[in-house]
Amino acid sequence: MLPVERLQPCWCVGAGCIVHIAVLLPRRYDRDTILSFTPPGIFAAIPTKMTETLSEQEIHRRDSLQKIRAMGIEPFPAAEFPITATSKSIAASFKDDAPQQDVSLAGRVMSIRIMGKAAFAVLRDGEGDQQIYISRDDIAPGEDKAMYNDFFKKLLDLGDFIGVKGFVFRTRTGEITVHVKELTLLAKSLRPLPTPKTDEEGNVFDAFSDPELRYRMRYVDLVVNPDVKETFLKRARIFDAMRKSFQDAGYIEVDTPVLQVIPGGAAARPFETHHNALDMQFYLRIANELYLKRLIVGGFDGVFEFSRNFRNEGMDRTHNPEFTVMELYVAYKDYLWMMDYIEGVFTAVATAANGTPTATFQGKEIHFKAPFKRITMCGSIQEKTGQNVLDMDERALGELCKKHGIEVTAAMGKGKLIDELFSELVQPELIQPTFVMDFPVEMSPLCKKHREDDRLTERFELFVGGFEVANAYSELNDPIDQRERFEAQLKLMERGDDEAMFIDRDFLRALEYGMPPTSGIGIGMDRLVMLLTDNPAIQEVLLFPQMRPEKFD
RNA sequence: GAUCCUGUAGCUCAGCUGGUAGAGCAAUACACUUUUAAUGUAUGGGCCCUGGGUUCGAAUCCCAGCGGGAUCACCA
Repeated sequence: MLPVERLQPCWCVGAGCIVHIAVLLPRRYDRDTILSFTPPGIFAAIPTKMTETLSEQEIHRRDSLQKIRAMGIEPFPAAEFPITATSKSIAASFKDDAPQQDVSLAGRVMSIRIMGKAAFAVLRDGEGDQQIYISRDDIAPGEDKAMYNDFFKKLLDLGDFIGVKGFVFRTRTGEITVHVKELTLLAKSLRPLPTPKTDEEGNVFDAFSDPELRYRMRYVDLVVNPDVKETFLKRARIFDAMRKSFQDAGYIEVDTPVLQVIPGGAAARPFETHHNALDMQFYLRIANELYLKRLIVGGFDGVFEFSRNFRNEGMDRTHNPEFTVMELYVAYKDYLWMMDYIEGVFTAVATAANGTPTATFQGKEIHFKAPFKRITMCGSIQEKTGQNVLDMDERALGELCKKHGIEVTAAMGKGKLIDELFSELVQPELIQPTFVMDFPVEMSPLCKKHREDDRLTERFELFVGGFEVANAYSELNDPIDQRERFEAQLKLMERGDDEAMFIDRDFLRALEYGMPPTSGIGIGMDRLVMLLTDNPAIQEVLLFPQMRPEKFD
């Protein structure tokens, strides 16, 4: 940036609007030169007054852009660039004793090392990096050496997209390299990329590491940090593997409403929105459970949905306002069947992500190989406290909580108190995949009562790495029982629990038509991706995590 | 919502008890036809987050605000 005294206002008329551009000008550029860098069409799309300050490097790149045009080279050509090879395919197919292999590939220039009349550069394509070798007399074969001396050496910048044609060889230092015979500019980059470097020992220098900048400008993060790209490739593989498991089992993928009149299926605070034509309030879904069960009523035997859910709650490294849960419902099954089934799915998904069912998370090895350990909720608390919480009343439970340093409020019912004990005493130790079974009835209003003890429900949660990854039920299909459970939730709401569930009358009506016994499960996909990619923050596994709006003033 | 930490060049960071800015990489110029954190020489680049205060003097100390990070609470 340049000192304020050199700030010069310029006016530029775009299509139907006037735009004020304040450009920081170094002395060697006059006003007309600056305007020549910035085609009016760019600003025509911007309806309001804006102020733009350009750094020295950005001004230089705009200058280079003009010079490239002056040479008769189009910096943003329209034509397809035919590609016959990628960084990956070249590495896989190169043989030292084979004849020269002609290739055509394209990518972004990540580094350039010029040594007089020859140069090396690194091209980054969708699959990785490829070193290329450029010699003056190859790309500028005649008398006119401008293509090398001016275009390549001076006007090409790090970050530009180019396409090259040439042949593959191995350099003296042993690196497989493309000897370039023809070089085409495919797109100019007007901003300098961060330039992290890695030495021989793998130490990274000048890493682009500020989380705020990385999340806000994920496009830059993905370009310069290959690990980040790998995380999202794994995320895609995880989703693909899970979807394939369900498809192979014959289950049907469905879409259900995001805009709901009654936000049901979970205990959470919803986002509110407004429908203008109907002039009424809608909520963004907090879960899709009640809709998928309606589909089981309707005769599907197995349905699933990767559901983007929205919850108007805190944001931190394990919570984003929108997140993805996969929910699966299968008719004629129970939660015991679901445990057997889903642990196999987890093994397959973990293997698809990492090539092995063992993942490393924050220094701990986690084994996703089925079968997983199974414990009961009350049994695990009894192991820690010596007390059977099931036989205790609310008052005694409150005392037990206080004894273990848990704050107790009037809004907490029996189920909540037991949940607090579990979260505090047992959950942190559940590193290896563990099914926790048989939750108290008070905390599971959509779940069938246990076949042997009606104080419990047929519910399990899967814990991995110390946090909950999945939650499953033998689904409650008795409409009378369901109505009573909803009414109990209403009482909790009156006590001040602002996350208690609303009564969904249409859902009750659906159950009254009859729902077969069904087992359902919800899997927190973002958390699963965190575990399988060794990322401790949800922001690292969401391409565009929610952030406060950026100020461009 | 509470507490602590933090904001300096395109990137990563120094900058001491106050004396108006430094390094490496990136950029610019020159040299160099198999380098790889290429190398050598030279050069340019800073509203030190914003606003107020203390002071002869503030990147530095104080207050407020705005970003950001971590921990906690709620939650998945």
